[in-house]
Amino acid sequence: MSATLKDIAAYTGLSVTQVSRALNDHDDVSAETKIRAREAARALNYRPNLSARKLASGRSGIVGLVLPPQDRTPRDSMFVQMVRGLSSAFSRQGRLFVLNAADEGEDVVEVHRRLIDGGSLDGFVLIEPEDADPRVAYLQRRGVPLVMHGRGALAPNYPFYDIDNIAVGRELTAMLLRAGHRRIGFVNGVRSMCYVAHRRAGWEMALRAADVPADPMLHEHGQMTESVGALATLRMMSMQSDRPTALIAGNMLIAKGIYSALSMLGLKVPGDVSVVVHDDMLPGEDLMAVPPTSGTRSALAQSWEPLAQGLIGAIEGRALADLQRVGDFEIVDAGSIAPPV
Amino acid sequence: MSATLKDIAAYTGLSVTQVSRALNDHDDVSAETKIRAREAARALNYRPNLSARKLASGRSGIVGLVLPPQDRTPRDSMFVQMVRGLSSAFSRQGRLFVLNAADEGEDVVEVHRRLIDGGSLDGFVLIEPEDADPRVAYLQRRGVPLVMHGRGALAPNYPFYDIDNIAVGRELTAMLLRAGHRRIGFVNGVRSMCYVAHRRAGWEMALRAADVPADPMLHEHGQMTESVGALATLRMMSMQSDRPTALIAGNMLIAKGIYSALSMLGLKVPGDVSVVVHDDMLPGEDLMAVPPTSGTRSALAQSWEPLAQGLIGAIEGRALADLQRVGDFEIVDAGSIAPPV
DNA sequence: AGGCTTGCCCGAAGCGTTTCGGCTTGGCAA
DNA sequence: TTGCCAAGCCGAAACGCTTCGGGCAAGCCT
Repeated sequence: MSATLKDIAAYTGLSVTQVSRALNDHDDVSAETKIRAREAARALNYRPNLSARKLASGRSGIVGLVLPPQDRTPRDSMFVQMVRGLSSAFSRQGRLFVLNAADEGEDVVEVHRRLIDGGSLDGFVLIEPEDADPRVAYLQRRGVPLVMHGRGALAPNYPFYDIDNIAVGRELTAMLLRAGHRRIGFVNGVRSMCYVAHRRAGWEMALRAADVPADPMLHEHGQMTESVGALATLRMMSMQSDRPTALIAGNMLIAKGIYSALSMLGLKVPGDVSVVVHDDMLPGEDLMAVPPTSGTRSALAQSWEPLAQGLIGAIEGRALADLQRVGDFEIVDAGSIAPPV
Repeated sequence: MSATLKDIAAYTGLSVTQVSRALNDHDDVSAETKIRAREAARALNYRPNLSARKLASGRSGIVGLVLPPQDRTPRDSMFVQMVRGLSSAFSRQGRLFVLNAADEGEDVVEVHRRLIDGGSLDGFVLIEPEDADPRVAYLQRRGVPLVMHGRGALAPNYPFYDIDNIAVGRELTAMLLRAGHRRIGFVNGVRSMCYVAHRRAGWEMALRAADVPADPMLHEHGQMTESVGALATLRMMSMQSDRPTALIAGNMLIAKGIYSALSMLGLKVPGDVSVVVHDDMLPGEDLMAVPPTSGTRSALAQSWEPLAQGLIGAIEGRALADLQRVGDFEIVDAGSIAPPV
């Protein structure tokens, strides 16, 4: 068994109270005492007992994530990244990361309720924001801290970490407009996702700014898979005279589909068609046989740390403004853009 | 906040002690009292406070899994299945499932230590058994319950859930022997995995029983990926006169590689080469374009429940013999076997 | 009748931590 | 000298639960 506060108190001659305060860096403890307590803690290999702490303070140091039921395999790899990233970010902060998969047909809010009532979770990481998210409503009502990966509205009233997806859409489109393209197709994600809508809005904004009409036929919603990318490409390229001269891919899988459809049609990139992509830089995708492609890039892997920080901040009661962070993305030129033919 | 034992005691007129015993189904509580307590618990929406329970009893109801660092993407999908399966199996038993990813370069045993010292975990699910597993040694030394997915030896001294991989190897080989094959190639997994060794042993046993020499050139170790399957097939089929007339695939991905290599070589299944496979039936693989293939099959998805049961049994102190379970596999004939040419 | 068992029940202690309120001490101003 | 303040410390209660040891009654045996 590992040492307790009592052991340290005995060892240092201090009281349990003072040791607790010393180790938690309270301010009515002398500097010398703090050092003494910390050294004793290390010497005796002390680890705070999370359960006891929770019981006394109402905080357990445990945070959770509820996996939505039944997800599609193309995203499995992303989930593993996420779970790894979050779990190690939280463990660096001395917190436990609990994962709970909602069963098929089980209400997600219900799962949160169960976990809260169990009385051991300090807060939640939410993923896949919805418009008026019932999970957010529930957690806020119960006063349970949360942080969202992404956001369900431009300026929501909860902590989140996201990138500026409107800017992403605008930039991807602008890159092509600058090369002279006017018919710009966009193979986007599923419509209900907020970031998808934002990127679409960005596409429309950029087009409008260039006085180009945003043709709905040049926009496609669907799962972000290779086959959706390929099918959308085939559809758009089969349009007669007004077929696109450039394509935007929502992510690398879509890009892959676009490339294979184009090669099937005998069209060259960027000779016949220009292509840009937003790259989440998921590991594993780099081995995918996709030619270097210009566009925006923002490593999903870099979002777990700020996400964890955000939740911890929320638990510690920091102000909302500090907890809403928008990450950066890069713009890369990899030679997949040429002027339209 | 949710109700406490005290609330229920007040509500029913019983003592806190008796309510606790009633809800935990102890045996010196009258049937009527148990019912009364349970009804009150439901009426007041009582959820036991895990931290308090842990503090008092030493059990928290939280179990953990440490994800080995840096895993390869082909297995991501399996991990997601596993995490989902375990988490929902445990939550059905009223337990929390904690996931902790070991950081790159971090010692796995160290991670377990940290979690135990934190004082909140009741036990661990271990995956990827090694020969003399340091995790097992450590946990056993500290008296922390564990259950292994698979096993590191034929008859280890710890709880596990596994299938009989020797029998799998033997059966796959025997199916081909019965059809008259003598040159039987085996594209297996990575050498260090115990189940891989077991299947290889099964292959050798079946061959020996049929008086066929086990040619090491007909056995290949490697990651269970499509490309390894394809490359191994190309190597084996390039052997001169003594090239294999039948191939065993360690899993579906390998099988896929085998099929694509064979089709590249212009060889038909089962006309030119017979193929069998052990199918873990991972969801997602079913959409993989692999022709129906005979062999053994055992759904990995069915192992999470017994695994969870095993750990819970271990925590509750049941006898080792009860906790070592070997699951079944099926034998399927899908017409991918023909007599050798 | 006395003593035993059996079935049910309860009080109180204790798990390791935080926190509230109060205590001591030394220094300094009045 | 007295009084006051800040700095540093501590005892004790509390968090919600389990469990140990014991108590009380009813029924049985000798």
